[in-house]
Amino acid sequence: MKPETLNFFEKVYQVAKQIPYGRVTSYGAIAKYLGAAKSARMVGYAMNGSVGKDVPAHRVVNRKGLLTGKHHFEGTNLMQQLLESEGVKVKDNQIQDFNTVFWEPSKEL
DNA sequence: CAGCTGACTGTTT
DNA sequence: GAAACAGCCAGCT
Repeated sequence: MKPETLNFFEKVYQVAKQIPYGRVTSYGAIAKYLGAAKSARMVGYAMNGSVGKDVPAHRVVNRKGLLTGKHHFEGTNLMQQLLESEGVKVKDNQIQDFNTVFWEPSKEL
């Protein structure tokens, strides 16, 4: 029995919504929290439906702190603008002080 | 019904 | 030390 698979997207949305202000997390962190550390790609894929779910996808980046998913946003630098607006320093699609702003659900929750 | 794609990560060369 | 390859799971065509 793997209920995670049923609400995989739902869980991703729930965790993403719980990301505190001025913090960011990685797909792997969320995937790991869901029990599917190998399914980090699924987390990003789930973000495809993040629009309309109140999910701050701009706070979710890859393990290197790169805004890999910015291509899925409306504009090209919209994601970076949003993060900077929250106090997260971003430089050329890469988050500065990533280790400081990194937010791990398994630890914070 | 079967195969491909994908907002990633970890290991190896 | 940096770059390249393979693995993984679930949704979509």
